[in-house]
Amino acid sequence: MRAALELARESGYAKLNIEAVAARAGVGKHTVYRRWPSKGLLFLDSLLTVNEPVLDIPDTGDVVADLRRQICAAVDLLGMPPWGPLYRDLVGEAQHDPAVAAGLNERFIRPQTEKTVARLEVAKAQGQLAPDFDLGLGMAILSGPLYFTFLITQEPVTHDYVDRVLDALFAGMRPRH
Amino acid sequence: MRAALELARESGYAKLNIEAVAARAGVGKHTVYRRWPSKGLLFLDSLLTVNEPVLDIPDTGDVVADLRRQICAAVDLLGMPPWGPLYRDLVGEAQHDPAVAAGLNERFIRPQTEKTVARLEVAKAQGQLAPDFDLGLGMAILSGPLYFTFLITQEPVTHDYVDRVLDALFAGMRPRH
DNA sequence: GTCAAGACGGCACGTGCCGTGCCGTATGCT
DNA sequence: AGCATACGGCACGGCACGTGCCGTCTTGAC
Repeated sequence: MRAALELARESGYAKLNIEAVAARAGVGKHTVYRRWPSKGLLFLDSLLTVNEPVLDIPDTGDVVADLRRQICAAVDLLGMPPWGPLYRDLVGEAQHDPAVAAGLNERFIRPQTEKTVARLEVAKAQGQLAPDFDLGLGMAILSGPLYFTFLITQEPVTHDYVDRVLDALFAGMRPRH
Repeated sequence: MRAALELARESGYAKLNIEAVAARAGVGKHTVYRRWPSKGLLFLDSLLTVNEPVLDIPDTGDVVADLRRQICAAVDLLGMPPWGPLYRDLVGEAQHDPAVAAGLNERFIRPQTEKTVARLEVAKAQGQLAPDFDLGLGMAILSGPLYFTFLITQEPVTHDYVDRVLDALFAGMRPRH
């Protein structure tokens, strides 16, 4: 996994190949194939293992501030080369390898979703959220715009941008009475 | 482009290769390479050309209903095999080919964004949106959650889901007064 | 009407990486 | 001590890449 990450950082995920990984690791190709069925899953494993300390959401009593903290931390990680492009490549791989998509969901998205929902649950209990707000959608609504910017328009995501997204979401879009 | 789409629909984008496209089109490989520098851009061109009638947003006076109409139309297209997986592959390709990312933005995302912003502009002028709502974020906030579901969690996107997203966004998340 | 320039289809080549098979060695378990 | 297993190293066939070359056909200028 270390060899895979090194090579990916040096020449990008596109140039990454198992032959080189095996060579760099001083290992036969068989040994790699014995553990990972594909380049995609090896890369997924490498990337998630190294950043395993999943970003937790603090609880200071203010949902928006807490979400902001967590999101900014994630954004900072992705903005710090070479992690941004590598995560983009990972998501890209997930688009044509169902196994990578499944792994990404189970090992990264789902835990993150559960933490987000849990934090929103507390907020709702404290009256900081509309009582009928659909928590299951929370993750998609909060993360979606940022993933969109990161993956689709591929503009840089700044803290200011995070603020504006959170503002727009929490202020609502309808005119206030 | 027709040959490329046929082959992609038959065996998926992953198996698509320029050699086969040239053969299917009854054409030399040079002729393909002369027009498209890469498989990704050929695919982008093929996919967008065939669906060029970009989905317009109607204006019945009710923003939410109009957005719902347009989004559901897009969702229906993506839910209709084989377009969903093909668009996923296209976005995937954009993650490691900057040229594809740029083309996707210029030819698909930007026009769509402009239409969305224009429609929101009207809505704001009619008082259906908060006067300080950040229209530039509109596209990301409206599309983001759906792209997230489509690309990341890869769950099916139903009309009901679209409704719930729009509800959550327009109802706001804060408790109402 | 002629002719040069360019685009074309067809074919072959060298290259890179795939995934797998085989061999001889080393390690670890009983 | 003996055996099974994992290993590193190597070689292979296969595929698609991108690029030459060749002979033909179309096109446009004069």
